[in-house]
Amino acid sequence: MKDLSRRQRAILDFIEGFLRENDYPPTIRDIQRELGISSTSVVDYNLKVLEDRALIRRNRNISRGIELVGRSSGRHNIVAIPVIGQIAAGLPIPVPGDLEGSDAAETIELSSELLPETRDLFALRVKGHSMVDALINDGDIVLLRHQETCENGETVAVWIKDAKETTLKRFYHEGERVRLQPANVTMEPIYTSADNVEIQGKLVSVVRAVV
Amino acid sequence: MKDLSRRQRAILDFIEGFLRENDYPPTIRDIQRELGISSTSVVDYNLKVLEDRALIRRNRNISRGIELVGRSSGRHNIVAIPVIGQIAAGLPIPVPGDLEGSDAAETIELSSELLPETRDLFALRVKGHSMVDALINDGDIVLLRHQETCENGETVAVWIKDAKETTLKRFYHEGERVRLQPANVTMEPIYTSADNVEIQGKLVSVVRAVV
DNA sequence: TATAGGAACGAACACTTGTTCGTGTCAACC
DNA sequence: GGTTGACACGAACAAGTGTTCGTTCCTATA
Repeated sequence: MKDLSRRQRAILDFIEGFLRENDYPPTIRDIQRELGISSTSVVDYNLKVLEDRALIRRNRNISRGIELVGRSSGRHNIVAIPVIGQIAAGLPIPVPGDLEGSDAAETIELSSELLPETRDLFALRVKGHSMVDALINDGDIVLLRHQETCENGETVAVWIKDAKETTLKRFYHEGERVRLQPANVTMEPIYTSADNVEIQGKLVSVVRAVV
Repeated sequence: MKDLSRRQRAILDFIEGFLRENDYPPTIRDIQRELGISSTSVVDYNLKVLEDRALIRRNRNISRGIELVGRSSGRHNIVAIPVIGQIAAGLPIPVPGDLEGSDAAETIELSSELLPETRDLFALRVKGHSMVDALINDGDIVLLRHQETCENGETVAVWIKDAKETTLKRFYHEGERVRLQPANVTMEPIYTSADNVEIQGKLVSVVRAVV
């Protein structure tokens, strides 16, 4: 493929910069003015070249119809996950449905490739050291997938009704009762009846900022 | 503040969706057509209300001059960090300058709020369990900030020349030699001469997908 | 009942912006 | 020298698009 002329490269750069500044694309005359070109048809000519090279896309018959290819409409594959509270801090977690549209005070955003699943996710800030043997420490953010059942041995956030608190533990069904096993050898497991617990979600990911 | 009318909310939603699809904002007539409004002036009227409420910004006298406030020009505060290799696998890490513009095979993207620092970052995939005591496990991704010196006690990725491998350890200057201290007290530190090591970067964050 | 103001209407108007067309320059090539 | 193709020019045109204005409908309130 032949190289772009200096003018074509300048146009491409300008469009890119303009889009960064303005949230809407430039007009042909914007480009003309910026680059000191004497005619709009020259801009049109060069835009046609750029379009042939598949570097931009043009929507005919509409104003400001220039799009840069590659940066497909802004966000990559970013998922925004609401941080809806702390865990091991005592408050029940609102069910995700409640907060779909809500402007959670805080959200974290990361590539969907890092996640096995992108739906029904929410995040909690970890308080305390009860999961330190599961490589989860105080201050970490855990990402959870909302679900109400789980397999034995999965790490889940559990709402314990009589204690009125949420905690992150490995979960084991043991007949009538359940065992909630901390991932910290210095801590004892919690035994309680199956109907005293409510599974809130399953651990999906951990994010830690090292201070 | 009074609530938005149904129509105003619909307009806002439409603009948002349009922007997601198209990379350029809708015209007044796009909105009119979509919502089945009989006059452009009605749209204008409601856009004025939205502008007063500071929910959108309008650039007068230019086509498609509607901007949504809040989502300042596309990407939020996402930083893209190249994943440039594995750690504890033996290969030296190319200096970040080398790959600024390169299309690294893989990048991870996350909110800058999760990071104390957003410049000079790179990421490595952790191989093996040697850092399990620093709450870092096989398969985790560690985010590092490129730097060639460090304070005593900081966790850094170190290239050990004679062993030809990179490892993640706490770093202590001790006169002529350096001490590389694993996080686990039961593991012995590595002592070596200061000129046998090259600091690659300092640990900034850890991201783990739980399988 | 009378009045005021929010919301909507329809149409005309004027500015913005993409498109087209005839022309000109210049270097490469037969 | 003549031809061709890439690139540029300028001007006029047509379509896209924001703005304005007089009017109507409706509800709340005095």
